[in-house]
Amino acid sequence: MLVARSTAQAEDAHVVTVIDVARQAGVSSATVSRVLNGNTTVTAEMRERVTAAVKRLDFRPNPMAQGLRKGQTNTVALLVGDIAQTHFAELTMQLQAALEENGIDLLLYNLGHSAKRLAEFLVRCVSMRLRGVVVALSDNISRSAAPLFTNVEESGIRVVSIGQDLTRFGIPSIVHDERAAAQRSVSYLLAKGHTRIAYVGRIKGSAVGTERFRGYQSALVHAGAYREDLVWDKAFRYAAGRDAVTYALESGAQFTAVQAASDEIAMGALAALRDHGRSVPDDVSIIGFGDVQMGAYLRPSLTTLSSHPEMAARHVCSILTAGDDSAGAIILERALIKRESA
Amino acid sequence: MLVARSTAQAEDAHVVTVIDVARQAGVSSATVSRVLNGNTTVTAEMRERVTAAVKRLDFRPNPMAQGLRKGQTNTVALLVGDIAQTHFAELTMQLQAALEENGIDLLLYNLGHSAKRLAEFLVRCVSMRLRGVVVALSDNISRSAAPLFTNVEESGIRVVSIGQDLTRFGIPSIVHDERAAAQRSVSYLLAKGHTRIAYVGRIKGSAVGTERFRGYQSALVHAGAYREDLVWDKAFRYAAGRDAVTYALESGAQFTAVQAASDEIAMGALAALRDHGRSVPDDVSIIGFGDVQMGAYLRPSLTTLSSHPEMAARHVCSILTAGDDSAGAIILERALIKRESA
DNA sequence: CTGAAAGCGCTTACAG
DNA sequence: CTGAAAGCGCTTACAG
Repeated sequence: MLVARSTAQAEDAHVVTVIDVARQAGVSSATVSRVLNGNTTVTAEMRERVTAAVKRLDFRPNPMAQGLRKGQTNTVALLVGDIAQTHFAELTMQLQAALEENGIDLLLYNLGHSAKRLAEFLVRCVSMRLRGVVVALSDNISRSAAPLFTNVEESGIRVVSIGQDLTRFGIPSIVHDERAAAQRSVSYLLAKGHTRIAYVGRIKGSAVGTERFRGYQSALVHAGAYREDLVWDKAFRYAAGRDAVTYALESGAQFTAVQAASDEIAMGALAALRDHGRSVPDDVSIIGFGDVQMGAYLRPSLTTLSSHPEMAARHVCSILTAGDDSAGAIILERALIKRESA
Repeated sequence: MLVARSTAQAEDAHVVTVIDVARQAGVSSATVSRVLNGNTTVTAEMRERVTAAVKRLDFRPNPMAQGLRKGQTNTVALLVGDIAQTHFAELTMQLQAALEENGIDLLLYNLGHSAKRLAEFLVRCVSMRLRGVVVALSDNISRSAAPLFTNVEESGIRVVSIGQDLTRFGIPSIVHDERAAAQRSVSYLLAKGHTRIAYVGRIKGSAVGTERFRGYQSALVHAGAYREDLVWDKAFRYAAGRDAVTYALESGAQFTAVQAASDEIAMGALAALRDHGRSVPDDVSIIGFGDVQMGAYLRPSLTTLSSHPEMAARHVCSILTAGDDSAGAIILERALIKRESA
């Protein structure tokens, strides 16, 4: 029994091009291109013939050829601080989904908080003819990056920031109101009678973190309860919370509440408190930042400030796709999510 | 006072091409291309002149033009199950880093466990002329995807799987030995005297999860302690652990240990146990899977099975870059990391 | 060893 | 409204 092997595409993997489609439809490749690009100046009949041929041949235009000719790709680069951190991962997920809905591909660059890599990418990306670059960085960005951003934008690549306000560079930014959020949670703590409220996880190099800290600080200064010695700078992520609180506890610091700069830091702080026999929230109340999923499953569950990555991603996406080129800031509010820890 | 505005590139943003470099160096564009591509048949002098011109003009080749001409880009697509899950995020981070070292860009597609989207991408990607696609999926992959994979590979795109064994599709795979890992941890529990060991978070649609479950199962069957009623299928991520354990507890199930299908599930289980006044590990021992950072900061800290994303990423990267086209499996072992929870 | 020319697969002025 | 031709920016046979 003989069975025909399906060699057709296997043999040569002949890729079908506009030329093939044109031949099949009996038109020129220009016409094919026109219907592909939704150009209106095409007869209904031509359109139909082309559409049919495209379908029959299962034609898919080569994005590189398109990009080269049009001078622009359909891909956006995401520069992210640290994708291993949950909130960045969630943001990445949402952005990818939103872009995909618009037929845009996502190139991912995990910058790992390196200013050098940011600079390098900024010069490199112009030759890539990207559709846009979205910057999701919490780190301070030096004024010296300004010409790099300008250069990118002048090359026709749209830049959008998410998470950090970069409007001073002329970059439209979608941000949370970190300061108001921190004030909100500190006020809550104050209202509950706390007067010794520590801040754990201030990171000098973090622009976003600094905003949060300022909100904390101003709320406490306003209440006459700000104390420099209750502000702890330490390391990174979970370990930051654990180490700072451990150190504070062991050096006899007095405090009844802690505002953490992130949920991860809060989790680390919780562990340290627990390790030292302090009960949360009975001995110490604790509030996180960002409402990462995990917080709801901690015990005690974590009071925190909400986050809106999906909404942020939608905004980014519409700025990228719309002709809108205002360089303003869109500000999202963080709500206080009350759970057991405070 | 007049200040010259730096209009030079602002005006036209004239992009420099090989032609410009060739002119500057006094050679042909072919020669420029040759030195750029490390072609050896070039005089030292030519090479120097070109290099100098490249430097002076700060020339960067247009990747689209290169890709179009060479018939291959320098980018790899990562198809990931759910980047919001920490272990996928860590894997993504490691892979991006490893690829970047090799000058390869990473396109990210978060599949969200959709077989349909996998299929769609697999047909779409051949026109993209990718350098490769890496599949990081825990979901079962239907046999019907075989021709799609074949088609991709025949188009010259290299496919590599990470996390799931896809060698049956002829795809080289870097995997952890899930079965042995689960056996290892169950044996540990058995050795400690547990006889009623539950499994929480079996997900029927997960190929990787099934491997883990089988390891658990065979270890228990071997010990004569396997009980169908102690295997709980439920939902997803944290909630899976919490809901399954809550249900078990409330329906009076008897067990003294639980093996979770992931650290997240373990965390959810921990919360449920806590909510029901059970102490871990005194009343119930619990072991996670994957050693996500968070586990070390839980209280009690989480006993779990290790994971090796960096190593896996390196392997993927070398398969992608090397000419090596064996389609075998590379197997990584998971070690039992003993912490407080078991 | 080097250059002139062709061509990757599209799209877009330019004619008609 | 449609087609022939040029060209996006590279690389690679092909001559010499």
